[in-house]
Amino acid sequence: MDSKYISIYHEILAKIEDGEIAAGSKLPSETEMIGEYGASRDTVRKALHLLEQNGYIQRIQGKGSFALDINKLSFPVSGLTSFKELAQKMTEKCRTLVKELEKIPADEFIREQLKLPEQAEVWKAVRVRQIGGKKIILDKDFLDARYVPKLTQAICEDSIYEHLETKLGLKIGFAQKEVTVQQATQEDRKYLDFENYNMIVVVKNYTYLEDMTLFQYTESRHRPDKFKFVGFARRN
Amino acid sequence: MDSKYISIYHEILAKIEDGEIAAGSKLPSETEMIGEYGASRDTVRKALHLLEQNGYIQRIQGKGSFALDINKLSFPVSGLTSFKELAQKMTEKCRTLVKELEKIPADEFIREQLKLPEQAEVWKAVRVRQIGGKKIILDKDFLDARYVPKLTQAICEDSIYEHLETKLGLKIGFAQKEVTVQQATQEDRKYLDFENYNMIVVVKNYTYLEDMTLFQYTESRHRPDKFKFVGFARRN
DNA sequence: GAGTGGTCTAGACCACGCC
DNA sequence: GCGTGGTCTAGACCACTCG
Repeated sequence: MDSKYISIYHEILAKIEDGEIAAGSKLPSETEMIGEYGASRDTVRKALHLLEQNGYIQRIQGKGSFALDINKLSFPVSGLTSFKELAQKMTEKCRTLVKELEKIPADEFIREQLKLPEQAEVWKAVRVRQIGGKKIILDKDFLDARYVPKLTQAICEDSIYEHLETKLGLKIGFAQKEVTVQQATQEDRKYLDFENYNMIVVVKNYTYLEDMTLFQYTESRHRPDKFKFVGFARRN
Repeated sequence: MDSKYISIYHEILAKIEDGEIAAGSKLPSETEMIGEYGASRDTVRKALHLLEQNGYIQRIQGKGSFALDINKLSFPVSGLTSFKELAQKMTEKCRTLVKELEKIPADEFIREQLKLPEQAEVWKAVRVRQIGGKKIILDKDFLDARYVPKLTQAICEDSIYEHLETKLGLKIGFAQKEVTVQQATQEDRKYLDFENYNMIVVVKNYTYLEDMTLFQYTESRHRPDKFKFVGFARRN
């Protein structure tokens, strides 16, 4: 039940991804699309604007809209994508190993991250992501138990996000992320195939609901040689 | 000579940054803003939509628009900001040291990065960014000489971007970025205050003009302990 | 039911690129 | 001059929240 401009967005995006509209080639003009999709100019423009924001097309006044080279995917810190959604696009085999899963009283560090009062409870999940047979990423999740009353091993092996959105009906709004490089800990070495590296890439993630409630803190710890972030940016 | 909705965007943004609209508090409704700014609803909505995209406000259907906590700045890989613009917002003292500056024939690596033909020429600039007295970042810039005929030491010490935009009238459209962690090289150790780290954070940047011409490749090499990237992401 | 944001439409005029 | 995208307007209806 997408809105009209979202449908048009997906239709055009599919044509770009399938190569029906080649990279660098010109898209139909707005006037043509009005007829093609039976929509008003504003509706067509909303779809095109979305494509531009997401780095799929470039619009040039007086000339037209042109398809850009699609970003070959990597780890998109820029977006808000779950590991499961990512894994589905990857060719290599991925597995998720649940190492810890329990509901615990939030310690001081977690209370600070999630801005929780004393005696608040959180679900803690520690998971190892295995890619191509190697244990590469250590995910530590902390979820406010007021919003997520129950987690199971099966949910953690599949996708926490999917469970939150489809089963619990939570609406995820946005996330703040922070990437740093730190000294690896004993825990990193214990859970990951770490080889001889002494540093680790830490992606901290604060997830908010649509109503601006902070409900999840995640630390995603990546082996440095396997970390790669690809982004797209527009001027101003 | 900004458009109306950009002006409204800046006006509201200023109120949020000044704290006139506190984090978490409600903004005036669209209907009120129509009167306040003397604009149509659509124009007001364009401004609000921009604020939402950039992580300054959250809009909730049926309730209103609310100011978010402003991201304390760090190194924004997500945006397209020059070091000079960044430095102006920082409290610590910054300096730029130009180590190399010359027009050279592009070698194979650079030709591949910038998709240049043989015998093409590029301007190469190697700069060290000093923050709080320490040499932290090594910037290696390569610019297509067809678009940038002349670079001087003074320009490199100030801001290459500013020169391109104001003096040469080049219109920067977008950039593709890639962040990885690699083994540090001899060059890194030579130019930076590297202490005992053996890895370095590499931010590769491909800058395109508005007409989709790729004209600049930059490698920004950061000491791992000083690297920090902060991002904002919306679901879908 | 009143107030809010979300979608869609139709029409006008402007700025830019190109021949 | 024509076709393109960029801005602005006015009005309609829908979906959601809250009292």
